[in-house]
Amino acid sequence: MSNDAHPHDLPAVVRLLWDLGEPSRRGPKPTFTRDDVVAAAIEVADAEGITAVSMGRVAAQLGSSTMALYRYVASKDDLLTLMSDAAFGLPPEAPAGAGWRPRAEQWARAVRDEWTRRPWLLKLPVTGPPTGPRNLRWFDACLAAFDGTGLDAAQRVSATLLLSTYVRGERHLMIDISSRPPEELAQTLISYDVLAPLVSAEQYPALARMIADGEFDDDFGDDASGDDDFEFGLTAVLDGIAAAIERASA
Amino acid sequence: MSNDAHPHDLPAVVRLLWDLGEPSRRGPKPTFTRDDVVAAAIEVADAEGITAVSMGRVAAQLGSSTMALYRYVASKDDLLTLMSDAAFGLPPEAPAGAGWRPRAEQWARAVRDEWTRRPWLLKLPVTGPPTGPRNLRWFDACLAAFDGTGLDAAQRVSATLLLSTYVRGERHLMIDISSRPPEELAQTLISYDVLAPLVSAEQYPALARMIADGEFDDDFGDDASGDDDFEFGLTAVLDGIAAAIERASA
DNA sequence: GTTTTCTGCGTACTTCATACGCAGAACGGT
DNA sequence: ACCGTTCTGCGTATGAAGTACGCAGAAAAC
Repeated sequence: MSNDAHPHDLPAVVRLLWDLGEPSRRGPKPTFTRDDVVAAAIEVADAEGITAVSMGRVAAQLGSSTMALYRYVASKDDLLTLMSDAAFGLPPEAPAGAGWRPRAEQWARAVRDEWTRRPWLLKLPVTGPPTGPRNLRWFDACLAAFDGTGLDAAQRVSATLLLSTYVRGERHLMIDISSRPPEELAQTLISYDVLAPLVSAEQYPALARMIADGEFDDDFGDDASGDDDFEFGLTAVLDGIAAAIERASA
Repeated sequence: MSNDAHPHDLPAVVRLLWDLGEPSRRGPKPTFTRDDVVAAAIEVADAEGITAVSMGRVAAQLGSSTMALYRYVASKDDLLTLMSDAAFGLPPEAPAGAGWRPRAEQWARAVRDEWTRRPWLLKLPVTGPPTGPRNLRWFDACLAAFDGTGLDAAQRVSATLLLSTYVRGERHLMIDISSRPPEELAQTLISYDVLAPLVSAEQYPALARMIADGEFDDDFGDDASGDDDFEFGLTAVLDGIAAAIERASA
């Protein structure tokens, strides 16, 4: 990785994510690295959730004091930003000789697995489109899937953002349901028929009719991992991209 | 609206959002209502952003003390949950005699306008699928658009969630860009060509090639409101739902 | 009229992020 | 080898925010 970039030319978030700071030349050798701090924070988030990630808790995990962390990261916000990139694994290799659709589908399932594996990633503040080393690996892999489809560059970026946006949004909605402990789940509505006394036919005609028809009976939406919904949405999104590709080839 | 529901049968979040608590029968008349508190909080969020919404700031806006708020809401989390429903307006009337696609498209644009109008809504924690009175009006309106399309009930819900997920995700990504002040925007990357020194062709082949080809030159992505991207995605999502409808009719 | 319930809100406690500054370690220059 | 400069670890302190607890007074029920 080239570090020949002029750091002052780049946005602060890029300098942060790509670790473009100057290494120190004097003084005691640091006990840890910034990556150590980020890894400790990720361990805490994995074990206890993102709300447990305080500077004190990360310091305890690392084996240092709270204030020592500020030698490695400028603020908690910066730490969260670094976590939002470092917590992603690498995208899978594209299957050899596969067309755009199986590649895009594999990519979508793989990135969904990342968010399922680390649901707290969905709760981190979004600071913009992907710019970190890991996020860009995923971005690049999806862009590559659309190479040779006839979509121009802007459309390939749009298709990538569409697919990513869909999967993230679906995980964002579903993960708070499937990641809750069972006693808490009962307090989250996953079947609308219990709303029957509240939703009048006048104000909620379609919903009231579906409830009256028994469409939300016991097995509707019981698929707590959201797999059926995900498949419907994924097929629709890929069908939509296929339509855009057809138009681009005409 | 019927309040004959047995409140103890319903999840806590439904009881909260539908205001199923018992009204008080003794003691001084309260100076405000819960809706007053929520409205004050929304005013603060509109004027100063969601991070300014503290219990103290809301109390100041309302004209009461901080601790008095706890007579109306149990916690700040409950206040945020109430805001997440109350801040939505009503969905537009469907155009008379229109087919599913223009109705769904109008709905998508309208809900996008809601999130554009109140971008802080996107930063509120998501507690599950829509269950509040206002959110369900939007949910119902979109479900209604898919009536008569041949999609079964589960598919109509999936299509609605797909459309909503897409629009929300697109706004979630784009809003942090378009809502920033100009001096902050320069610190957010909206053109990838500045990453050229960082993204090696070995690790980011598709991205490096696009940068080398000048695909991210000055006017790429300058559409800060994301309108072009939004149109691509909306067309693709609706094309995908159209394909699902065709399969359902076969 | 008394008892019970309710409202407004002050005080205090807890948690968390981080500014500031000190002591000691380590490197560069002389 | 010594001195000055830079750096690391971290203790202390400050401020902000959420909210538990409890008191005084108001109002309804009995």
